[in-house]
Amino acid sequence: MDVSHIIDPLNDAQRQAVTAPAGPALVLAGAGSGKTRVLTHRIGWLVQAEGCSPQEVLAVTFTNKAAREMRGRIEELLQLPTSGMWIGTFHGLCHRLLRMHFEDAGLPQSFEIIDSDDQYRLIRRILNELDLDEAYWPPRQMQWMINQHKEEARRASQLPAGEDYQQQTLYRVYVSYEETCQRLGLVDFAEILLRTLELFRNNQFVRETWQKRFRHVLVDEFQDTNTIQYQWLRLLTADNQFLFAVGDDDQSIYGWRGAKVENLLTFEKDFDGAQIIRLEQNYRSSGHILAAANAVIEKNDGRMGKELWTEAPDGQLIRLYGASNEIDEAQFVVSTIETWVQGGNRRDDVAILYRSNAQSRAFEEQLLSAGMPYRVYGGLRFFERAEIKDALAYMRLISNRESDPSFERIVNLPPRGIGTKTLEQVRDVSRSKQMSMWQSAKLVVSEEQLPARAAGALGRFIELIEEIAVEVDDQNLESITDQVLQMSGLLDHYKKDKSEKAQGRVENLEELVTAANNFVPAETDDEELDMLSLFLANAALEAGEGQAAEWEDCVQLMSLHTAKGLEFPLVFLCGLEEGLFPHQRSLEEAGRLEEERRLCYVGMTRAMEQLYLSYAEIRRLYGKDNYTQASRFLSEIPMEYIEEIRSSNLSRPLQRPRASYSSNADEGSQSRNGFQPGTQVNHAKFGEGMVVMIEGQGDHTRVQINFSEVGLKWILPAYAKLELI
DNA sequence: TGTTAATAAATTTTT
DNA sequence: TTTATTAACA
Repeated sequence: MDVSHIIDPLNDAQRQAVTAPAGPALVLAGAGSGKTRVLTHRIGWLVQAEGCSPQEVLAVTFTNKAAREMRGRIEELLQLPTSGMWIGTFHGLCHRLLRMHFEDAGLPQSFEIIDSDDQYRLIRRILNELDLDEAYWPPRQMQWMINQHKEEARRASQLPAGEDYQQQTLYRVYVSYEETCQRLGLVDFAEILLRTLELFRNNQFVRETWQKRFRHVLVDEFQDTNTIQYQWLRLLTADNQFLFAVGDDDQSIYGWRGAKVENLLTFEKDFDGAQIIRLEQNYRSSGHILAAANAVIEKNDGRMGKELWTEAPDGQLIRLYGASNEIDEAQFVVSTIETWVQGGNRRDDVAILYRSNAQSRAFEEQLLSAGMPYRVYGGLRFFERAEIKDALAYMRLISNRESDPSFERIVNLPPRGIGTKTLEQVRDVSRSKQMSMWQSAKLVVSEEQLPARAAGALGRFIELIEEIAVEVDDQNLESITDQVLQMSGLLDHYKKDKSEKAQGRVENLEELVTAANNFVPAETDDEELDMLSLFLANAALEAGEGQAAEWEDCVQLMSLHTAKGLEFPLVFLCGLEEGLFPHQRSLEEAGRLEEERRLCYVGMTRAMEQLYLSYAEIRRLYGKDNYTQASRFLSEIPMEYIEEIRSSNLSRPLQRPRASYSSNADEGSQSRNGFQPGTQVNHAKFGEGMVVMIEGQGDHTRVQINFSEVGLKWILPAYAKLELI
């Protein structure tokens, strides 16, 4: 077969990767080096040159978007449908396996996927049941720790024997959480993966079946795999080791979520005779931008080593803007975009990137007053919105009466006079009799253990659900959704409310009917399940950016994390200040600074033609003005790539922070007796404050501090004890 | 039981 | 500053 269309468009390194002999291969694909192309062409090569059957290929990604894109591109390349191929996210594929092997995995057939919001609610309920005070045991933290363990494939039973009370309590909560999930047939995101891993570990037949089935396994964004995912991949490929992994250690920015770059670093060791192929030619950014990004990432230790190059011209210099404050910063960015648009360019091609979402506010205000359309990414997605989850809870309860999370969510929504006391009783029965909330509620009503009012309300709720279920039986998904919204009273509930928020909710609910109407189960879905169940499972696994309306030509605002994988001709990387980027909380933990630096690298390499960097000397955060110091990352970019722009509305001359261009700032605070502008200190008499300015050396050092209580003061640290916070 | 005022907390988020 | 959650009230 002629495979020229597969290999001709590739450069040497790409071709080497695509045509690599069967066996373990690791492709280190730098930013903009054609990573997706290599993956899709590799699959094309396997099918059309190596004669693989599409059935034998499994390709796994992290996001639904990436999976969809890969599928589309393969179809385009091969001019063949890809229905036989297993292409999907880790969670999607594992979910499919669990549905097929639910019994072997120890799950009920109707197991339900809960998202992190459901998980949070459940953990709060458990803390409550265990009589643990939420003030001492913050549910968020408990949730985080449980997930942390799960991501390391550690069950509660495998937790290190806890000496201290903290450990023991976490253990109790984790055990109870596991029991509850098992009893209710609930599966959280990490559980989807962990169950599948355990299924493969413990069940030889299942393991071998799938090992034989998938001759070739391909993984995207390999640097983002966590412990479970890696172990599963190793099991899946154990007999032939045909794992084709593509990733970039320099773009590992999800370590805080359990992703292990180590998986990439030890690939060679774990997979015998692994081929390592580097894709270093960048097709995205102009020369100066790439050189600057390279210079920054070079400061990291323990890299696999890779230096991007480009044939593109040097292009423009990177512009650095020192703003007086965040408003000035935003004004500068917006007026620069206005010039860009006046030059006949698209707003779509512009991205404003920042470290934390809160920074978007200042930009939004300026964009709004300039009348420039924009879109902010991040925040709640469609299926994560409260009102949508409410509606889905009704649908879920109708599909499965035993779904406790759904019951809890909507039993009193809209308000129908079922309060905490009533619910407490139902929960008690549920706990003692090991029954679902639904069963318990029925029991409580029939045994007349409640005051008449409450009993009536609860009874009416039970009837309502039954009524909807009867009404909706045999109907299609769209009318089920519609009926649920009407009969539950949810829609009326929000319609009555005239506030702007409620208006939006009504619109979202109406949108849900449309989404139900447009829903088409993937060909890969289980035929056993009815449409409603498929729809509900899909809603949990794909929170849905998908059905978002077409957007007009508008400026894109997003966090650096969100920007990974995207590219824009014009990029603004904003808020380059110590404490913000790198973020304060990442300075406190070892290893996190390097991840911040990778984040910076990711941000810079998003830019194709022009890159603007900016920082503000004063930034208002949480309602307080803070003096800032320019980010150390700025000092890591060689001056030759930078052109500095001075603020026109700066009342005083631009004060460039001292450490800005000295390269010693690596571990931060050793310079001047440990003080730097921005350092938080505690003074015995004046309380807490922030260092604003430092003068002199050694014992003569004077430090100006802005105390939150008494304002600006000069302090001589040699005499007055200052405690660093 | 449902609404309102006080109070604490506040990166990043593919599923 | 904004947001979420809780405690106190009508």
